Amino acid sequence: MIGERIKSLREKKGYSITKLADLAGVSKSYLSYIERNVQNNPSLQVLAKIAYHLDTNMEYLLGEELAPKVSVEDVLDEEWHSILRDAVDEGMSSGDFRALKDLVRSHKWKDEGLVPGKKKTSNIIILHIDH
Amino acid sequence: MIGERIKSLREKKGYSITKLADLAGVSKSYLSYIERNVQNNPSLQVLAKIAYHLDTNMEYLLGEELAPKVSVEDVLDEEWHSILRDAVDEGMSSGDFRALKDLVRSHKWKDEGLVPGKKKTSNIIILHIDH
DNA sequence: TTGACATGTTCTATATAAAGAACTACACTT
DNA sequence: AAGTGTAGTTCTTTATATAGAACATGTCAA
Repeated sequence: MIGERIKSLREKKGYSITKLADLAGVSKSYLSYIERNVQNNPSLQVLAKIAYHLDTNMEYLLGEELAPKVSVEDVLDEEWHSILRDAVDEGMSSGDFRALKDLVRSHKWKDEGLVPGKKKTSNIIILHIDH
Repeated sequence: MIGERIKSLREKKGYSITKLADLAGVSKSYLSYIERNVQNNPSLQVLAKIAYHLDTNMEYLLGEELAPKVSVEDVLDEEWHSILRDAVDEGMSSGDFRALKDLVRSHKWKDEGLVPGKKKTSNIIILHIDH
């Protein structure tokens, strides 16, 4: 059910109900109701705001209940989303990232056979950056 | 917008507003409002019922407004998304990216005062990468 | 202990989603 | 034309989603 998913993600991020409610701009009482499925018919806008601040999307929150899902978001796991958002916040431009990405590719990152969903730690060693 | 998608699918199926409203169990007045975006914040249950009787799913109806208002897309523009998707396809791990990102930050990227939405090209020069 | 601060809950009030008319306009009949 | 039917819209009301308290409970420091 949707309530459990929200609660689980919220706790995983270390947010209290109050914190998430403030971030998402919904009342904490309502969020409490939703998590316990006391009220299980939120509007799109409410659900979207909650999903955003949990670094996820509505499809995930809805689960299989209502929406068969085949979206690009499925490819980009949640960690990517949150990392990328941080990077943007920190002022990284798309050009910067593209340059780094191309570089990575040129060094045959793919050789290691990364499978979707599998995570690995970095093996980058950068000797110098100048700008 | 969601209204246009519903209307388009409805007409493609040859349904009148009244017909679809009856099938889906919502009032035709409300359906009319939704199609014209007079009211654009329906509940999950209403949207699910409409989607079902249009042989589609909520995802499609939501389209790129998967997260209306404060969506990921507002912060991470389209270019970011496509770049990131490419990177993942190419086998770049989140750990790799995180390392690059931290590096960028340590080099005071932010100093240049990037404002949200503004784009700039890369000024990275990487002398060497080893792995 | 005390009290100040978090946590999540349950009240009650209000805003708004949604229903159920009545209404307009158009197309066919006869 | 006058009637009949069906389309979609705009009224007005009702239901309920959501907000904003007040409330309870726990924790931790002074």
